[in-house]
Amino acid sequence: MKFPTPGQPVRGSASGQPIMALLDLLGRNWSMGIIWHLNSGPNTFRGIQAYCESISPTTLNKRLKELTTAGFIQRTVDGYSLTHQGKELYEHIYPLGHWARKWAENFKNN
Amino acid sequence: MKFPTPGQPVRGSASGQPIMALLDLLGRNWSMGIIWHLNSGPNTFRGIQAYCESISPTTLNKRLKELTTAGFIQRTVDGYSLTHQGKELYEHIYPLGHWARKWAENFKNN
DNA sequence: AGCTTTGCTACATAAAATGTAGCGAATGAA
DNA sequence: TTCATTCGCTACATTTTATGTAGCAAAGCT
Repeated sequence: MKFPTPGQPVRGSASGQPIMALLDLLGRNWSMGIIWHLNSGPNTFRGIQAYCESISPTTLNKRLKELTTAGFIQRTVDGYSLTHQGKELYEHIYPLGHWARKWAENFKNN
Repeated sequence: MKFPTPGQPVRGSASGQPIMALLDLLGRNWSMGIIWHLNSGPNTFRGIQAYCESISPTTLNKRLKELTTAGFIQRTVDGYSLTHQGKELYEHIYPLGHWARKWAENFKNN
């Protein structure tokens, strides 16, 4: 599998900084959505697929592998779940949730 | 242009929550990288293009339009720059920068 | 033993990104 | 005022990524 080793990003993202490798990974379709969802508890392949309404099994499988390789999620008997690192990452994505509502409101009023 | 109205996501993302519309937008190639970069000050089309090494002018143009429509960036005489909202958004992306370094370290040691 | 659900793979189609070329407008030097 | 650069794009062909549908093997009911 071709996963971006931090510090050696795949698509030639700027300066090769870790942040760019992370943004590259998170900037793929559904990456953040999956992490967001898994924070509410372990879930199955089909469960995640149902949550991310229009994701295809092909892509879901790919994303799950990438996120696993990156150390954000893992597979247990319960299905897929966030690792310790995954939870830490979620903590940093979480504030966007609140803020997104404000943003959406502003957006409507323009 | 087809931009995801918050609450009415484009690609059928889950539950139609604002967060999902936001994640969908930010989850496009280079979206966060552009915001990250613009935080260091206004910049030109070619400047952003140089920073995001492998972005094509086609995609850059598209992202800039989307981010402008979403209210995160604007065009002034200085080129493109973050709006107030864009700066707020950056504040929420920023913590990822520190954390990304830790993550990259962990990753190496596995 | 049958029936359903689950986690995936195969494969064809559609959408998104890249890469290269180049145009018209603005900028700067001679 | 000319000439060469640079700049912000656009066009368009190619490649990459995602979708959509079908279906299979394994596991779990009943």
